[in-house]
Amino acid sequence: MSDRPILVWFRQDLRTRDQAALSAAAASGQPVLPLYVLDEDSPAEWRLGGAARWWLHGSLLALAEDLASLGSPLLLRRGDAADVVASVARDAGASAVVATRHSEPHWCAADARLRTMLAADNIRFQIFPGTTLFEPGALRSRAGGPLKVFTPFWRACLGAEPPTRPLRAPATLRPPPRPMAGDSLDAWGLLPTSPDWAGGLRAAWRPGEATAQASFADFLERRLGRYHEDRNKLGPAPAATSQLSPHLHFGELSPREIWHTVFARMQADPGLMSGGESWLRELGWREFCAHTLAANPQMPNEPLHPRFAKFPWSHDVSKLRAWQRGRTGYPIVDAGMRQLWEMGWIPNRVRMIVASFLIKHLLIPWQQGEAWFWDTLVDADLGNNAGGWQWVAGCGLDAAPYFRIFNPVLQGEKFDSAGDYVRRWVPELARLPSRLLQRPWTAAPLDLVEAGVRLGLDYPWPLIDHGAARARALQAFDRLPA
DNA sequence: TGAAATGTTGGGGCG
DNA sequence: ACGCCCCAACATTTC
Repeated sequence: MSDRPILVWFRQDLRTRDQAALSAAAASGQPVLPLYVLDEDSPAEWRLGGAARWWLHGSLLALAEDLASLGSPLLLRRGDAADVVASVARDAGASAVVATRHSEPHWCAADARLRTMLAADNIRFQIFPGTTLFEPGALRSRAGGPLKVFTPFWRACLGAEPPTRPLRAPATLRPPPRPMAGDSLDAWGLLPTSPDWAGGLRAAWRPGEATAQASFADFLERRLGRYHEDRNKLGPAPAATSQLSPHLHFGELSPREIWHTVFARMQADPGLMSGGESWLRELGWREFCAHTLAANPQMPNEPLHPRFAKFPWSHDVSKLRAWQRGRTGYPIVDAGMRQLWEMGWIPNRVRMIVASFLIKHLLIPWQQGEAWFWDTLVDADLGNNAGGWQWVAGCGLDAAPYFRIFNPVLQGEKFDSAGDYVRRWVPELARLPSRLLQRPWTAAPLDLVEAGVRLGLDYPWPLIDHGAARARALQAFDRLPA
């Protein structure tokens, strides 16, 4: 048995359960050197957003604690990821580097470079699956290409050889013989200061694998059975959704564990079938986005359908700002944008509504909304974010037809009929009766006085008239070349 | 995982 | 009793 350590390179797989790379290192009997590298340069365009940095701090703190209690402390370094991993492996005298596969373009590039560097030093480099259910590229159409429509894609997932069963966390880790000097997490400055805008995040979330497990168990116990009926209900927290997306993004929770646990539950309790299938479908969208990104590295920046490249977008900074700040005058849109700012997360239904408003009502490029989400979402994920925005814009895979324009009033009345969601996030409208809550500009003067609302002062007039915006968007999209 | 416009049908009021 | 109109409810099509 060798005393040379095995370096476990952590990225967006910040967990100890079903962590195949970590388990393989532990099973080797060799010392285990866990490493996380903060790389703020090599994904030049999509470096970590603000809310994701906040989450990462907490997640690393939790992981470091878990690894230390298993026996091997987490080493923190910053710099170009491939360079740092190679040099730490060399300095530690590692015999191998192991990691989980990440198929975002910048990680693929880093892996390729690292492989070359390690080969030069005779250090083995092994990649394990674990961030997706299936390896990108494994599911193919009859013609042999990637599946471009969600439903056939998901059918292929359900019909494929199931993902491997989840692994238990290693019982112990053998520490490396000599400790290495690393950075302190606090010195990375991942938490916002001056101003500290993270109060809402702290109130809403607790990053880390232990919380991910607890939230997952709680969701299975209390919500899964009703998920199908509840999934479009907007309410003030706790929402009808699982809210596991940030845990999944940072790999605190394994999609394979979710898959097997949910199927086992459904088998044991047929009452969970419809909720379970409906919820797993959402995991399917995550999978679809990841596979699509792997096949289309330009997806975060360019429309998948090239005919959208010449779309006559509007570049109205003041309207973009009104959208970002939740001052559009459409209560459901503003509620969503304010919740996003406050807690770094909004339900998927609301993501579609606010995205549709930015793209179709304001004709602002979807990439600008994508960038805002990237900076404000704690679950900001390259594939999901780009996939979602392209889907709404109509330029992505399995995309919404361009003429599908959400009416923010109807969406509000349909999914927030009691008005709890709007009242929670747009408190200046809280005293309006429900029949007026989603359309305050139609209220009679007396209604407004009674509710204490002065339009234009306490709450804005609509940024744009829905009917006119709809007509303008239809015309603009209709003029696109076929 | 739309919305709005347009078409169809059938019940009921009413001359 | 009958035809006519209105319109709500539902279905279809169009954007």
